[in-house]
Amino acid sequence: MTQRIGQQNKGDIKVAVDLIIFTVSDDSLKVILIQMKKIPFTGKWAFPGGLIGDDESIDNAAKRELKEKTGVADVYLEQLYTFGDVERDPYGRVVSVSYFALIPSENINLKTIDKYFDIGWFDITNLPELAYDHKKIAAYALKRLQWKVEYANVVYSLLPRYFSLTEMQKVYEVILGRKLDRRNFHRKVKSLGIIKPANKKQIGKHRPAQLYEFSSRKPRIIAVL
Amino acid sequence: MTQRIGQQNKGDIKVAVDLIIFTVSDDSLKVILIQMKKIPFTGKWAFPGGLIGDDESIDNAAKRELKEKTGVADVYLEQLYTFGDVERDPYGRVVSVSYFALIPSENINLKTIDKYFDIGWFDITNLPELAYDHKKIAAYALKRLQWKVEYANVVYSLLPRYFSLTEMQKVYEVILGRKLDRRNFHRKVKSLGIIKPANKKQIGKHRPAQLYEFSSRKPRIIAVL
DNA sequence: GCAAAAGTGTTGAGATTACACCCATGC
DNA sequence: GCATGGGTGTAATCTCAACACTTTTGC
Repeated sequence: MTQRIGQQNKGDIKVAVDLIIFTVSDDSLKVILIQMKKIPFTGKWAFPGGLIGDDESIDNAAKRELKEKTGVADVYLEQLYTFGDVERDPYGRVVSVSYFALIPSENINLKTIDKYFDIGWFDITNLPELAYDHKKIAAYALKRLQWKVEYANVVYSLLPRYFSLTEMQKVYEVILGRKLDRRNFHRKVKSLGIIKPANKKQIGKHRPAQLYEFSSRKPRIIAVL
Repeated sequence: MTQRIGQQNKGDIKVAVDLIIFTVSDDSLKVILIQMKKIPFTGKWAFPGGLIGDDESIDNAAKRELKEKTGVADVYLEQLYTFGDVERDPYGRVVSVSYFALIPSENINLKTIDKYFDIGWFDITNLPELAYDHKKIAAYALKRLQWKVEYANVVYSLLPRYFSLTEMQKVYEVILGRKLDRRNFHRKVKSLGIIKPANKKQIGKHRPAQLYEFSSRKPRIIAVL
């Protein structure tokens, strides 16, 4: 985020990170937004972020920001794009390196900070008006995520440790915005060897589902769909 | 590139662009490197680049740098990745936004500048020792390019206006590092509709080849191979 | 007429899609 | 026993890979 910047001298270029933090819950794909106090964006929403420290790598700045806002670490985090237009921030020259993160929806406590009015989850298909060039960033992040889940196993970072195939399929459907055939989905993900059955069954009102876990919770390139 | 930076004060983060400029010629994939004068990298090679100006967008800085080194404009240029480790430049904190460009091999005059010993083309599979973290950047750029040519029509920017299918196939083979079947290649690219026959034939010692041109010389996502 | 590159079609295998019925549990 | 979601197989289509011979030109 860039709204922390004060007036700058000429020749002073700041570097910030912006975080697009995705989760899937309630059958929708959501991102975290904060509501800004700072003029001229008072009341507008934006992706969380902040300036990088002098002695901190950009990757670490992104991890720190993620930890601050959500408390989570060790989730999938990928650099998205660097936005560097001159006029993107009215307070001065700020180059923003954006990252997207995928976190499971369980146990997330959003921490409001004094600096903002509010923080919350928003459906990616129904965002409020965004500050800066963040609308462009949102579109870009969604496209990248859609591509990524088709070609890599990164959904491990959106699911709990143990999950049913139906839950996994829901995550794909919500991200891609289309329905998938259950039988084809089962066959496909089983044949890929990226998941393995756990010795657990789902409890619930109906036939209990077999639970699975990922063979490896590390990013891996693989054609999924 | 980052070697122009002088000693910095604390809190002073610089932003630079680095350019990986690809071309295909003599059946090999080549990139431009400059040979540095500045210690501690004296004699080492690096990708060309430079600091961004206060009133110039990062994209424009990349275009400017490309024009300066090669004289070309209006070629395919894509942001690659932003490298932001703290210790990547011994002269101070420099965040580098890398771009890759695809230029046709015809009519390129490399312009040596006083700042460097030399500038030249190098086979990507046989690079000299590189300064900074540029070895990592090179590997990353090659992977991205290989992926890109399979899923987009960007080779238009590596070929002359009119080209034979054999020339086009060579470009793919050199980038991907493997041979392709000529019949399958012909059928595939023709069916995609990204090229159209020109009213020209190649002149040469043997059977003249039909020449083609791209229907559109704009980037377009499409599964090519 | 021969050397060199251009052009073209078919077949088999594997992958993807479409589609419907039975099963296990809670109530 | 019924409502709800879980689990599975097959047939048709499409896509991709493998493969060899004929054509056109310059010399």
